[in-house]
Amino acid sequence: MQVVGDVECALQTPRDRIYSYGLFDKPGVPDNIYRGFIELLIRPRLTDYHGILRSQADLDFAIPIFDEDIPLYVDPFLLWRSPSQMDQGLHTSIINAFNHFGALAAKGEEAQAVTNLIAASECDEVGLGSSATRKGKRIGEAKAREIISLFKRVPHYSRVGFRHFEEIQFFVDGISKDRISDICCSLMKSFLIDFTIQQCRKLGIPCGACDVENVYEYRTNSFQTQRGIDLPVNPVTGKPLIFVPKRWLRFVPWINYDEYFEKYCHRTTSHTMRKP
DNA sequence: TCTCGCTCCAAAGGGTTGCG
DNA sequence: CGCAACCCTTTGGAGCGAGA
Repeated sequence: MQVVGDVECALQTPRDRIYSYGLFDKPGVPDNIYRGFIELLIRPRLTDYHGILRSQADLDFAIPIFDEDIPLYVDPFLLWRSPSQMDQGLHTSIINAFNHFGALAAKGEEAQAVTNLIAASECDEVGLGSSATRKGKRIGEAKAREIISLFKRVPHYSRVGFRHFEEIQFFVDGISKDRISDICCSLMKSFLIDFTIQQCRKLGIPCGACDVENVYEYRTNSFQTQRGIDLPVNPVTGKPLIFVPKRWLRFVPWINYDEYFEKYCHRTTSHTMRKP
């Protein structure tokens, strides 16, 4: 089909793909319906697959695509900054969970902290990031140890822990927005599962009993496999799908060193932090 | 009008990990 | 151990605005 071929050519850049999902309007292009329609033709989404004709703009979550990741990232900073008490509470939960890795290391259970961090470093079910196959890669043991060591190496973190765990990308090479987003999703996977079930019931999206691995349990501070949860299933891979509220998503690196240093550090910590 | 500097963006390449 | 896939950083080009 020539038209589809032409359209695929027109949507080759990552940025065009992002606009085509209909989550963001292209600057200067207020009407995104055409692009959403184009995307629908090429790459059917979960809602289209089940015959639910709702546009991305009408829904609270980013509609999953079956064969590849959406090039968007969960920004924990947006949760922290949100006026919603629920979002702030979730951010606190995530930070507590992350700081618990440090607490484990501090009491001599570093191996457990490393294992937990590796488990948290990938979250395939949400389908966010830059992977072309919806199958991410976890961090290795060395990288996990490097992250855990921040709790010892940086005096501020050993004293009071992290307030924004995305700061680890400033200290550890090989950690960036994709990884932060995955860790964030892993640590709030339990909430995202509830959110997904709620949205599916609301829209009538069919679900099936699934097993979900590495769900963080806040009471025991451990990762567990939850079995028999009603979630939508990816017909291509047979794996469960989890939705993410679109208000938490960004498609640009949300915080670079300069911006962070200028806006958030200089008042309180500029005397102890030096820009490299 | 030209040059310089800044920002944004995409492509390329290197490092890391998982799997056979 | 080698290969493939993924993740991240680096690099270079394009676009734009300010100033000479």
